[in-house]
Amino acid sequence: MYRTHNCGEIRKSEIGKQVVLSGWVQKLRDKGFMVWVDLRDRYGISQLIFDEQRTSKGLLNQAKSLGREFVIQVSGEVIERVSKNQNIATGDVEILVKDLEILNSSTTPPFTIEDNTDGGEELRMKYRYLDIRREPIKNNLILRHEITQQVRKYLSDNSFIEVETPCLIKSTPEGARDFIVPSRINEGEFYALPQSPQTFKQLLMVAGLDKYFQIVKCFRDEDLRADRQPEFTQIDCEMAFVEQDDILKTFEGLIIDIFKKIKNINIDPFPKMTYDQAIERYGTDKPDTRFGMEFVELNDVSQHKDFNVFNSAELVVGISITGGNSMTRKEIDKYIEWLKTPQIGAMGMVYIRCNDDGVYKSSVDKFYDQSDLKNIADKTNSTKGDIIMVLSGDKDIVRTQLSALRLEIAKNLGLRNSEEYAPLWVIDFPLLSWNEDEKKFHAMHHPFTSPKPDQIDLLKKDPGSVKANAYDLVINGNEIGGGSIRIHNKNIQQEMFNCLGFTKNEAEEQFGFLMNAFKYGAPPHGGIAFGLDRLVAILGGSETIRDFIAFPKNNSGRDIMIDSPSKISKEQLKELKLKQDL
RNA sequence: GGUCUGGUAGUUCAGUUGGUUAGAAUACAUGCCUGUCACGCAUGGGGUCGCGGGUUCGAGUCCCGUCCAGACCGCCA
Repeated sequence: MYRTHNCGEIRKSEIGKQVVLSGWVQKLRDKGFMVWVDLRDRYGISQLIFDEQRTSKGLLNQAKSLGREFVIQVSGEVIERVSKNQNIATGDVEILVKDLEILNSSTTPPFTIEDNTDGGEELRMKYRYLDIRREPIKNNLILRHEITQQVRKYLSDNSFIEVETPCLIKSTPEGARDFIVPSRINEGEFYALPQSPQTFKQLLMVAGLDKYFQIVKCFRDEDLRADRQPEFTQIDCEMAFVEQDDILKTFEGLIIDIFKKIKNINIDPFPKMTYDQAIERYGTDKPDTRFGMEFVELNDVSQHKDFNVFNSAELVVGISITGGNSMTRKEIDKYIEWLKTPQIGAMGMVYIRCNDDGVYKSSVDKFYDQSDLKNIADKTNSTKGDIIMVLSGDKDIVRTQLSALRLEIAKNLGLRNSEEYAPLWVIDFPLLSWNEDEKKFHAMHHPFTSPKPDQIDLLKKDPGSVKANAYDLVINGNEIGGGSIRIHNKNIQQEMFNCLGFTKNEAEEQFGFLMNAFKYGAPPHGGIAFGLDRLVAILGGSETIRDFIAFPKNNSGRDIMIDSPSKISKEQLKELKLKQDL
């Protein structure tokens, strides 16, 4: 028997017992006359003791020969420590070792297996199996497990059933790039890996399964980010005979349940904000509402003077930073410089200080007198000690820039507290967005999203203005989930394909199976999908999903541990009828 | 496709205006240490300064190219 207990469970109650433990050598403290070994397993650390008086010479020397990360098995007696360690759960006791067996030695690991490791990101990824031995990463994976368990329980308790859908499916031109898999049996033809099980879950609704979910891998061949991996996991859900509010209620319940059960945090019902409101108030469709600094449009109080930058701008918009007047000139200049980087692309920034003596001091004093500045301050609800930052320009661009500035300032002021959670629903997304390059509409969500019922007629007259029955769940400025009520009417679906520029034949070829299914009594239905990786990361207090995935890909989509992707042999290529050179 | 930042000991980093033998911490090895737990002390080994080219009497340092990593923009229905 390798063990009678694990390393994390030995307590005072075990004193006097003979135990067998197995694990990894975390640390060796050799005082000469006495050697302590921290033995680690998944559950914790137990201290082993060897000493001159109670341990044989041979065993003491054997203990001294151990190295970091050796796998050992020991048997001995649990004894009370002479000096206790309050910092760990097993700190009152130690194991007086009678017998030690080295199950496997280890070369010195390339980085320290400790909470604050000396290892950099790349090294940790290359030796991910060592990284996972570390407490923080291990706990992240345990957190992920607990969340998926709770998701399954909640949904199952609410009559959802989990159904698996295929991974080898059909490539479609809409949306993200597909990962492509060649078919050997069907020469010259290819499968695609699913970007989401979208059409399958709709077919399951046609099939009458009514409430479906799946915790499922999805694949998108696009560039990566800290919160984007080429393969990622969704909590994919669909319900029949529902309206938007039914879905929001059900899944708001899921998220609240997870916060309660996993983090013991009570979350209030989620506020709802329309897409248009989110853009106007925060300049983004995924606002971080943990803090204020809402946008205030200032055209009417700024466009009556000789300041041409503002006068010629489509939109003049500012944010007021409470207590922000304590910023130094240097700090402000740094923000201006940051705004001018190519990433943000602003031409400049106007600021107005609200001094404690009631005087306003701005970077445009040449054009605006005190009463003009007071008007702006009043409009932004600014008082003594605040600072107002104002950008101007084309409205879409300037909102994006100010949104980035708002987040940057909040980050620097410590307002983006990872222990605080501000979820909200963003609703009434546009159905379509115009792509200027391709001179055609793209589906903002996907082509199966239903227009709001009262706007179906608009689809022919003014497609760009149609609002969709679509919604996103946003938490702390992150898009955690999104979904929609789907089109279940064959004719409306056909109309939608028209708007997207599909010919009847193309629509038939790509999505004929779905259109065909809709002939046979498709129920009204809708659904939502949550990004599990992001959800877990948020609950773990991070916005980087990599540390919540056991074996993630790097910035360039590579797995540097197994070194993939990689070339394949000529034989494989030949068998697949693929040519290597271009 | 693009922008920015970085690449120096096993690891994390410092390295001034281009100038002698490239440093620190940590890890590792050896020894000492009568209760350690970030143990302590002493000694020691450890470097293709990512790679290639250029400028120079002289390059870790400056220039060009390239590779790798990270963050971001485009992209991500």
